[in-house]
Amino acid sequence: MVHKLSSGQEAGAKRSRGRPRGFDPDAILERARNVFWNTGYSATSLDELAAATGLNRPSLYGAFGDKQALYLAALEKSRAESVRGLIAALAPEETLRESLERLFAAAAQIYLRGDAGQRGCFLIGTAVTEAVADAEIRHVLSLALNELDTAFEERLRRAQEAGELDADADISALAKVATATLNGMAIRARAGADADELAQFGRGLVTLICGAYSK
Amino acid sequence: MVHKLSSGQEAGAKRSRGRPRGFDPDAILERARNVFWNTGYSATSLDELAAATGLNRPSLYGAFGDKQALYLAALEKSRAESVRGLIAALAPEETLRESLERLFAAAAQIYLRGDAGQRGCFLIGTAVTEAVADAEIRHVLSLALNELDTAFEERLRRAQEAGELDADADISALAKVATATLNGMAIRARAGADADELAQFGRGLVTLICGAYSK
DNA sequence: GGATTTTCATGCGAAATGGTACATAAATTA
DNA sequence: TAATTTATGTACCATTTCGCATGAAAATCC
Repeated sequence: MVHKLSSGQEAGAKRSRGRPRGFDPDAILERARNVFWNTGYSATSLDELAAATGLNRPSLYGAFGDKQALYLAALEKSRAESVRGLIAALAPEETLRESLERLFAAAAQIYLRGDAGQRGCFLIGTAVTEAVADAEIRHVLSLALNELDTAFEERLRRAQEAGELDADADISALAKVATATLNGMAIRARAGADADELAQFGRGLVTLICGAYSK
Repeated sequence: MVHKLSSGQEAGAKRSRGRPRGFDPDAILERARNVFWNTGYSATSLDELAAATGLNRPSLYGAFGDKQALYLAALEKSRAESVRGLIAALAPEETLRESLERLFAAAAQIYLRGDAGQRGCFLIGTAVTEAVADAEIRHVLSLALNELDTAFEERLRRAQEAGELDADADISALAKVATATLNGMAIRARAGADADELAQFGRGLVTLICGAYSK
């Protein structure tokens, strides 16, 4: 049989000794995450994961460990991407209103995607259910929420310093409401809400925040 | 063996023909729901449900149908209770601020309860994950969210008519943000947030809503 | 080229899972 | 009391699930 993918090691790192992997672990993780994203952790079987990734179970075990470890890798990837994405989206120098409008519109688009139906946010859609019984998952989820809060806080503080928000605005509370709005959109996407509803949702919050503390 | 519970039929309804049930279906449903609440639909086995309810599987099947039907019954019960509870909590004649403060404090208390760790809201904690793959669950979830929105809308409209909110306040948007705040609190409860954090969360939103449109 | 090392594929197996058949128990009706 | 009807409990079955053992394949090192 022919070797599918040379890829192997990136430039610089020297090859390991034995037979090289025939796949890119990160690409595999991406496909595995897509399966978890639709049906959650518990309802997803290793057979489904193997079918979707094109790997068989021993290869999955070799690369990631057991099902739990594979899920945690996908979860951690999602956390990192979400936080990084939010920080990036809030970075450009625009008005607060423009920033938030663009951000919520982008989030809505992501939440509405999905091969098996619109599926919201990976963290909210899959980790929340497992969080009660699994301390590791709970920890990653908690970390993610706090990081999102912090990212919003920093942006809001900048807006406050720029005079876009009043000096007495409760930045911490506004940030949490912003995070909750993302969460709410993710939930509603999974509940079947359409693009219009999500867009309206986001615009409503932007108006509330931007209108609240700036007369 | 002795018959555990006479209860049988409520006053008025005449007894059915054969051997009467030895349990109260609604009490059983309550216990089953508690199990689902902790671990979600997929990760909960019929053995666990049987152990927690004290019934064996054939009795569960006889009373509720298969696992899916049992879960749907628990879900529908939660939807009805949540909506009823919200409407009741918003009914008393207080100021809007008082109403919301009391409501969010009560919600936080519920979300922090749980025999196996704080577990948030049943709908958010268990139905959201299943909603992508299961149309019935998705429908109940969607219905619940819309009903919560409507309950908030009605209360906010009353506040508007009473002059507590400006005439140009976007009631529909505010209501969705209020629902999202409940959802956010439920998520954070599952993520391990403590009572203080949830209380702060609720107060922040109250201030935002009540401060936004009334100068 | 041969030894070593790591990956891949087939297939097994123990346990758990959802669901049910069947005999027994307990009530009602005649 | 006898017949009927419904509930209960034991035991079972087919399938799925996770995980791994084992040997073949493909690379590097000497």
